[in-house]
Amino acid sequence: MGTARAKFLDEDGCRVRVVHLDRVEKARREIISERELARLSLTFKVLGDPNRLTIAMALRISEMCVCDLAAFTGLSESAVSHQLRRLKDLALIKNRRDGQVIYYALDDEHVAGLLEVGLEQVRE
Amino acid sequence: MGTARAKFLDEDGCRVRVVHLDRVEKARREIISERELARLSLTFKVLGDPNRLTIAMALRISEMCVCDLAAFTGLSESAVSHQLRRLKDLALIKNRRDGQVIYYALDDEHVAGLLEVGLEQVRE
DNA sequence: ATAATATATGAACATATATTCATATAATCA
DNA sequence: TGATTATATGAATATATGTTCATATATTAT
Repeated sequence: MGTARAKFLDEDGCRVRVVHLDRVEKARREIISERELARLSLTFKVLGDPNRLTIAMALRISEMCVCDLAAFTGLSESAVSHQLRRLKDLALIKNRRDGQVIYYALDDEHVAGLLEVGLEQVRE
Repeated sequence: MGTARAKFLDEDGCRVRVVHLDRVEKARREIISERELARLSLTFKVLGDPNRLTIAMALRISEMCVCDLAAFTGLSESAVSHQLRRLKDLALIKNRRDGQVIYYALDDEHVAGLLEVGLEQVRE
């Protein structure tokens, strides 16, 4: 039971082969919303670039400005600025201006927590 | 103090402008290893694709085979198989064979935890 | 005002990557 | 054994993406 292939119509009206229709339907009921999934994948994607992750890791240690981060990463200041924007678009970092200098920091403890849990996973 | 721009040589011997040399050097001392950073960014990157994340989220709910995941995601079985390999390369998922069917599941609780913490971040 | 400094941004290019298609492998069934 | 089913994989293509370069904006100093 459950292991025999069945034919059924999926949500787009296409005929699709399935072994475990019960599992697929359970997953359909329990999956997170399309919107949350898009946002979450974007969050992971943004942290998935080595240079952006290096920037995030640096900000975990200390608030920094663009040229600090450029010196730290070895990237150009322009490249850092572009990457900071992507981190900011997803609210992973925040900034404050002090005169000409703009200081960047992790947005909140959730972000630091995500990096921390990621590190645990990588360290096994 | 610390706010005046200074010239200094970075690790590659290039002259780089820096405002907060102290912060850059502190970050250099406290940053995680190159190897861990590479592994972590790869982990985030792999979860950063909407289709792979959908697969991971489905596996959080139930063990599934390739054609189940194809039906669930709307991707071809080939595309799912390619994506499963990427998830497996990073030890985010594991599999077991039962006859012709290969069942995929999240590798361990660390992975589920990472997805959970990511969701919290996205939900604010 | 003018110059200098810090950061941001648009376009372009070079690289990375996800899917498709064809084919290969592996297991079961007749 | 030969046929069928489930999954894997290599090559190719189309798209996405990160950096560079040139330029724009914003703040401070002279």
